Amino acid sequence: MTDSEAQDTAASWQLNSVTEDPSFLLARANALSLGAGNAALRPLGLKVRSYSVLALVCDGLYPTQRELADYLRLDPSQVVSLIDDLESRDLVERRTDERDRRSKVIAPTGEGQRVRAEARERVRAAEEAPLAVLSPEERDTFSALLARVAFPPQR
Amino acid sequence: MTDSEAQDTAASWQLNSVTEDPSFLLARANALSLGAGNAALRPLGLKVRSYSVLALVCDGLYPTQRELADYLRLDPSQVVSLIDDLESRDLVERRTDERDRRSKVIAPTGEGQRVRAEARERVRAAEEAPLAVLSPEERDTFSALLARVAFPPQR
DNA sequence: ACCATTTCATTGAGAAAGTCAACTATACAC
DNA sequence: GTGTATAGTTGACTTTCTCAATGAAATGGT
Repeated sequence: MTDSEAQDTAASWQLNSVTEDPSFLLARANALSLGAGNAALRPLGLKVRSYSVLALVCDGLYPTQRELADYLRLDPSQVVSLIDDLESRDLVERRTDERDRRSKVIAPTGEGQRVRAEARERVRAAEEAPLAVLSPEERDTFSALLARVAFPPQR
Repeated sequence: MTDSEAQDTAASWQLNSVTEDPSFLLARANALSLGAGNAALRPLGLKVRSYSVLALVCDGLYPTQRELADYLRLDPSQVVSLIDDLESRDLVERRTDERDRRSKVIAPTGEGQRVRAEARERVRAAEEAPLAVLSPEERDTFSALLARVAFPPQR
């Protein structure tokens, strides 16, 4: 079977029960987007995960590691690894929070800001592909709805 | 910090650059949906992955492992494990494809169909939660757009 | 009919990611 | 002050991902 035939098979399968399942669609769309994003960031030595951390840190929020873990739904130990990696490359730095000396506030370095700016452009370009199938208006609608699903009002 | 304060922090952060990033939103929405789905399926000894396989197999498509791998974007070796697991529980069975004896067609057992029906209901119920924030019309719109993103026309 | 190439399922190795239980230092409530 | 709770860290362990290699079977060219 050639690649295009495999594609045809997948396409013809769109008439099945799984394809109507939003959670399955979400997983697949995420896989596409994650793949494109990681590929785009590879030259910078980043992945979507580490980029998300870097971007949050560069937003002037000075988050603690705990806040990063909550926001990104990561185990605190994963945040340790991510920050270790970014800090070892001098993209961010840990600063003990003087108001609560248990926690560490993460601050971007100048280099971190620079890398983040480049990463942002690469990610933006990479996102075009998966979302290119939607018109600009559809894309806005989709993003708005998605944001509400991703951040339910409360729970 | 209490849980609700952490929630507040996350909520207040919605004014940052990452939150506008569709790929990040997709990742987060997927994490929510995956968590809910896996929790709902745990009593049946399934996960969202294995359920996706079982559901496809029960759709009367008689897919080969290769087709499952393509469709679910999995490495063929992962499909081996998934089918091993389902087959060991007599939910599906491998049948050598007589038209191409290299490949194996996966067929559901009666028990597989039964478990799948129950799993479908559980997944449906679990999906309500993440999507409950949308009105029925919004939900339809969202699903339709998501389906196009997840299955781009061709590439 | 033969040979080279390709594909499918499988195995196994190694990397990456997720989960969980301790532990230290610090903060907070009483 | 003392007990309890939290932030970060470490380490163990499991799961998942990614890749290379292999045997069996199909395909195409000559």
